[in-house]
Amino acid sequence: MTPPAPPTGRHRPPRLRDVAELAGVSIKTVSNVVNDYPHVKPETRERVQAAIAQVGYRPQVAAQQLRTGSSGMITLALPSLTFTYFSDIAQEFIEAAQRRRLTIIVHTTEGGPEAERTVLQGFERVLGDGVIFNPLHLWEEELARMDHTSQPTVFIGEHLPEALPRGSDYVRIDNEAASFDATSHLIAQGRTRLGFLGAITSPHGEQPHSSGTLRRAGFKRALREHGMDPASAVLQEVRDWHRQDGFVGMAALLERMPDVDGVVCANDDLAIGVLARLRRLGRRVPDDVAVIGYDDTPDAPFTSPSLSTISPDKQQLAATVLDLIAERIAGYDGPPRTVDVPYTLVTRDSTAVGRRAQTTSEPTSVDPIVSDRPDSETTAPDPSAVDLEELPR
Amino acid sequence: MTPPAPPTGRHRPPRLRDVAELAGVSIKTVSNVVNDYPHVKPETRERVQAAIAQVGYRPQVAAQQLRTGSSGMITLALPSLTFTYFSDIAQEFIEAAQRRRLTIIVHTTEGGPEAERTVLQGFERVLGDGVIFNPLHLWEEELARMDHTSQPTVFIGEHLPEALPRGSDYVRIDNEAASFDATSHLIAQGRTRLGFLGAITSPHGEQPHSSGTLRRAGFKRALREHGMDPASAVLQEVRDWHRQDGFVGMAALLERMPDVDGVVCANDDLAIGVLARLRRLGRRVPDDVAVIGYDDTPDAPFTSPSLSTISPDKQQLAATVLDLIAERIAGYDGPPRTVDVPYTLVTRDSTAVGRRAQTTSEPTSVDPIVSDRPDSETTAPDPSAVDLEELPR
DNA sequence: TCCAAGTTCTACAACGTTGCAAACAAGCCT
DNA sequence: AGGCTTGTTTGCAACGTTGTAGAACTTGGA
Repeated sequence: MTPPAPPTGRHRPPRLRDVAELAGVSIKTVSNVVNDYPHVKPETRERVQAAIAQVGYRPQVAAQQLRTGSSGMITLALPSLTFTYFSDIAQEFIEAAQRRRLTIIVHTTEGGPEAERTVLQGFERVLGDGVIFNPLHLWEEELARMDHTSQPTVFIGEHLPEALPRGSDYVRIDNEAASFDATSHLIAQGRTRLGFLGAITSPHGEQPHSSGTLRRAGFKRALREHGMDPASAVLQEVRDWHRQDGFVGMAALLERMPDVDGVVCANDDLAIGVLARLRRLGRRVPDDVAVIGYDDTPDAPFTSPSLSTISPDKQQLAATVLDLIAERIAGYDGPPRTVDVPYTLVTRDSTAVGRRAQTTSEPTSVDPIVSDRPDSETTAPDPSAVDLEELPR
Repeated sequence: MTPPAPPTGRHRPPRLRDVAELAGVSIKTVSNVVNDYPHVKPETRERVQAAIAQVGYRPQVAAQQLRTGSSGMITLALPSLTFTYFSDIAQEFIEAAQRRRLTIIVHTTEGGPEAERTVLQGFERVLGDGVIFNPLHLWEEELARMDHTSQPTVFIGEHLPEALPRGSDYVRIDNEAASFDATSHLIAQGRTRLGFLGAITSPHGEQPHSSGTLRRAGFKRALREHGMDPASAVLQEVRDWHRQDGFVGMAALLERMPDVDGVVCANDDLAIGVLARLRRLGRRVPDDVAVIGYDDTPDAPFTSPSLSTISPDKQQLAATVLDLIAERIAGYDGPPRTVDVPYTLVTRDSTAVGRRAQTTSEPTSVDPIVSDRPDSETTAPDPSAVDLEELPR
């Protein structure tokens, strides 16, 4: 009887058995030491620990997962890390997970709806303990049709159905309210000829884009509630969410509304493209046109001029999501829960009022208007408005 | 005798056994179908496939890994996704891995050397089949001291020792040569008062920063080889690699060399900070000062003016790295290999010559100088210099 | 001295999968 | 018909880990 050949050329990592033999105890005792089981004689524990160190033992997740049913791995499925917003989100999740001794598997769904369906179906293999999923193209009805998820799932993003599938939760930023705030800010600064620039139809063409729709709705509501005619504003649709789309879309918007004096962009990348277009045309920001973005990417303080934007609390988003999914993994099987995380409105130069355009503009400290909720405006420090002479971080 | 309780409240995913019972065959036959073993009667195969679809069977990676010793998971350890360069890299790896049906676990080492040591020691648990590791703070000697890695490893980045640990390979961009090219480009454009801006000492303070040192060396060599005195140039050290550091560092550089007319930045983020500083001071780019970066982040075409930079071929980097690590995982145990991947010099407005400063500048098509190697300058299309009216991607 | 009540340690089985070897079936040749 | 080859299917064992149950040891009180 030949033992099965080792799968690869390199030698296998040490096992509990190797430690046990070296320490002269049973495998289970080593396991007990590794798992901090209390009833181990201090002397034995020490001897085992020495053996562990000597052979360099590390537990094998695969075997633990097989035995216990959980691996400490969670899949994070995002559209693409090439959007600064998502790479920021990913970083927050990875850090938050590391703090909880969890491991994040990053999966991207650039392929569109098909790739997103794969996520929902649990991929082709059973891998981690759960999924954190930010769908972009899946439409409400498709999600609503599912009666349960294939594994513990927390959705992030927007425009999900009222009734989530069993086994899932939902953490979101109130996009409509945030966009309402952004628009109201422009109006408060005296802007009257407003445009909205965003992607409504998904680039994959199947359905309206969730966040885009909500942000546009907030824009329109702000106009209405401030006594302006929503029909007087220009809603400029763009194809996707990248800088290029903002650059191109702004040209189109200007054609329809040459005297626009305020633009609400559906994200910062679009706003950056908008700024580039305005610069090319010699329009001054904020003097001639005010521009506001959404996401507060690391670029925002460094655009020219620095960009006012909506800043979602990504850290709290990550923390909340991990809490929820941890509960699901631990066995909670109650009804879907929906949690809102806060955002703030960060005002920088691109929406300032009564300023001459400067040949230059730069990251500066401003007193940001911060609002957790549409109706509760307060002031708080803006983490991004550091004094740059102070060598931050 | 009670069977061990299921680990969580939710019911377990279907197993081979469930499929086998439904199809009326043995577990092994189902396994054979799943793994495309050829000697299965078409009729049986069909029946089994129907059963698989019916119960929604998906193989459990944990059990496969335990049995076969490999999981198809690879850890990617990067400093932080908040640097655009690294999030781009991560995206490339994730996509390339998905194409090969591999799974990427992203780990970040923001903590500095300590976190990087953890990576080398293989983390606390045996998880995937290998590691792709971009160290930032670990110094040469520490790596040189290791005689073998704890698992198949491919290093990316720079300044690794000549003699890598057994079991590892190394894929790099020739930073010194690239920086030489960037500097030569400025010189060719007629710039004579040059400055270099980069982080040399690691922010964690222990050792010289690898890439920074190499890029500075290329800068100095370019001066020498073009008959300029390296001592006449200003080497401005900055603390870290972020936009802020460029913003602050440029002020310091100007104090030491007020009439600087060309700045080589160690990465694009620094260059963006430099541009912001110059804008603030009313210096025109490129008329008064030319600025060149390194990385070709997605920001580069959208800065003001658009930024010339070194563009590493990230896609090929990812492909090469995955090839190497796949060989290691498959059992290759030969000596460490080092592979260079190409880069190109992308020229945009920030280093143009004989142009009046425009009130605006924007992403434009230029004829890029592209060089794979210092001595082989050729012309090729610049993927980032798309015609933005064409609604790219 | 013996037993009860800890405390510490161990044997066994099972998690889901696949490599191996062998069993079985079918077709073909002598 | 018997044996040989080829094609198809199966049983068994093992990967490394942990929960359960119980064995072995220690302590202390009667």
